[in-house]
Amino acid sequence: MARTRSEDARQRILDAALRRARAEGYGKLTIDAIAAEAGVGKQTVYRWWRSRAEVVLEALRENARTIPWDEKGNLEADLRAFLRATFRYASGKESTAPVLRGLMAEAQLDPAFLPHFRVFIEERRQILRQLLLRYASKASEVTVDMIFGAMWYRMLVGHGKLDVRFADTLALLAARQVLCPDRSETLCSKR
Amino acid sequence: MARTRSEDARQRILDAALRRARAEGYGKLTIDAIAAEAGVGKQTVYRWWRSRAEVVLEALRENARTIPWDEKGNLEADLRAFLRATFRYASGKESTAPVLRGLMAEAQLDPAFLPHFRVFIEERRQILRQLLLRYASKASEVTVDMIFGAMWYRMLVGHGKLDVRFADTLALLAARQVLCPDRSETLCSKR
Amino acid sequence: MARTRSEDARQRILDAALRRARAEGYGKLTIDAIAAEAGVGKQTVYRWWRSRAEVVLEALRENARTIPWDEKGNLEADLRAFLRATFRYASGKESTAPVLRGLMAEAQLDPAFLPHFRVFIEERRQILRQLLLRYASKASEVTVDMIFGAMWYRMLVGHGKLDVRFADTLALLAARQVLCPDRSETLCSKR
Amino acid sequence: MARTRSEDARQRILDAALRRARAEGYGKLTIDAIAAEAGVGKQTVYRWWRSRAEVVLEALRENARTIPWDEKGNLEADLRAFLRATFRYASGKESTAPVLRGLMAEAQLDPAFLPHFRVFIEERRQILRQLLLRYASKASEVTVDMIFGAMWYRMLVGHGKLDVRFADTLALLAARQVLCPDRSETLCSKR
DNA sequence: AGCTAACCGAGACGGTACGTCCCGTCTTGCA
DNA sequence: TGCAAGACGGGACGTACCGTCTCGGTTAGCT
Repeated sequence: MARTRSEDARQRILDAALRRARAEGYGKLTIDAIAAEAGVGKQTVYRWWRSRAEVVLEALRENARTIPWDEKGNLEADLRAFLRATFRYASGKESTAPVLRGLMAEAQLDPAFLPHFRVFIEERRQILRQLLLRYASKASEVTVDMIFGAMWYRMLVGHGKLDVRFADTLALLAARQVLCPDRSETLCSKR
Repeated sequence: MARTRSEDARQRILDAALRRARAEGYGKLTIDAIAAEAGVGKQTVYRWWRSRAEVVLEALRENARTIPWDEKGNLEADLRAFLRATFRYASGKESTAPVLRGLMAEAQLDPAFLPHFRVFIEERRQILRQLLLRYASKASEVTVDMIFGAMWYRMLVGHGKLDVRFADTLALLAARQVLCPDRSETLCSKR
Repeated sequence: MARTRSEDARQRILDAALRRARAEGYGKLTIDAIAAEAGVGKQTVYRWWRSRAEVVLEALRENARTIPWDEKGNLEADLRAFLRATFRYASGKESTAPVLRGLMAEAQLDPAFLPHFRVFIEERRQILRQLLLRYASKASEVTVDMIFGAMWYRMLVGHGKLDVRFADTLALLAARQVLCPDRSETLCSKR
Repeated sequence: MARTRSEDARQRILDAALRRARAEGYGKLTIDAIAAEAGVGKQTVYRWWRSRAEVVLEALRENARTIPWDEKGNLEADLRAFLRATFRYASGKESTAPVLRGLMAEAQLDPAFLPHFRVFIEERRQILRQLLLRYASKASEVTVDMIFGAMWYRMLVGHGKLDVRFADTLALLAARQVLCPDRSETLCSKR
């Protein structure tokens, strides 16, 4: 019965949010600035999103092209391709990594945002989980944690780059972990 | 010639900061509140620290008892002990995890804080690195990333607990990864 | 062309406006609230009136029963009756005074409303003017100003009540002023 | 012990408030604009005043030069002089009248402001009351209401000017009313 | 033993962003 | 096809904290 939501305003808000988050850093992003840049009243932002984090998350989702990678026929190669593509997406010239870091930060500071962020994270986990399942009878959640954990850890702490070398090493170690005979470690003694 | 720094004020500030960070969440922590709770002027906080994050980091360092763990004689067991102890520290009744999450968040939003936090992180990495070096001729940085990465990832996203089961699985997989013969994965074909 | 509903909506709007103005005070009255309470779209309010003030003014006019008073045969008595009736209207249980105060306020803040309000005021002046003309060859506009001025002044500032005593004193003084020989004051010397 | 209130900021706020109230009309005055023009944070305004009305009232008090008038030796002449001076103050080139009208309006819309405004009004009443007491054994509060009431009524409704003619007529009628023998009106019959 | 400079608690300051309220206009879909 | 419903762009509100500054009072440690 009432006027319907303006898809135009929605797009302008999402665009403005992502543009400014990339330009000035997520930390400097403000709702005021998003609304101003989108040419929108602040209320129109608050009507549909609860916080800058939710706006940016939705913008990112909208924006995120599915990352494609070639299937190579063995676990390590596939992982390598997947991680290379993923890292390229994060570190590319559109620099998504800083935005992701901002969202992860917000998820820590704003309890209301964490569940939304968790859903986003789970979507990515699912992709990796299915990749692993092609080669292992059952994928360990912990393996997923280790792969994505390593990626996020580097991205957040910044002690190492998300480059091809890291992708390849990660792929190698993860594959070795998955495919290794279960008790091989018992053969090893302390040096 | 001049009056010297008040050690008493310093302690009260650190205590107040950690107490309130634990009580109300790091996100709700403000310098005003720290100063008020410590019975201290705001200037006294700003005279010695640059931000709430630095106060809390120092408080955490002061507070952190070194985590001891028994040495078991093989990599997996040692890792298991180390991780169990670490998780117990984070998730224990003093709930340090939320504070750590807050600091990680701040490191993303405040570029000036990131280097300080990175030092803190590096200290922990060094401990784990040396543990690994007891069993492997050279420890892969990526293995460290995967272990701590998995831990932080779970802590930050909250999709799984930092419990004994997780510690044990992580230890198992990490050990397997380290000790597995290098090319074992080539034996595996796609399912 | 379905104007059938219009008159109904008009009445509901006027009723809602006056009801809420009396209930919560004119200052808290909003167009949104009027429309909601009337079960009407905001546009329907704006179609017929320019502001909340015009709605309330019209509601008041609609509502205002002509104040009757007995004619007594001399100026003071007539004034007394007129003022008693007027004050009773303003201060009565329906408490019109607060609404009148609100309209006077709006007339100060909204230049577009002032002319409308002035017409309303002039209507009341005309009644008093004609009362005076029954006893004086020509009624002084200033006398009207003094009588209604005193009333409004008390109503607005609230330093005294609009009670019977005030009505009577006002009637006495006004009558004295009107009927007094013109130069009587020259006989008086400073005390 | 703490930093003391800045007299400089206080003056800048009062000046800015009065300047803008006069320039753009009291109705268009905003706290934001006052703070901006004064070069002050909004909080500094709110720390010392509750609303724009209180700021403007204080500014007016600070600014109001005592209105002097010559004493003439009889009531009518004195009143004439007093009212002429008062009207000149209100209607003069600094146009205080619009500001006074704004304050009167605010007193109607903001219950918290009314008491403050009443004090201001009472101060003016006291001056007039004492003028009357020079010529009458006891000054009627109602006479004061009628004189100031007439002035405010004209100022607010704007149906007539606050000019010399009005001042003189008001003085004449008020004097007549005060000095007239009490029962003179009984001599008059209805026309 | 007294000076004096730096520190102390307190909190006012100029400022930014918040999230809310309401304005007056515009748009939709139902009756 | 007129109207209720309510989304829209906009502007001001009053609040919360930021990081800096000023205040009077308190100590140390050098003369």
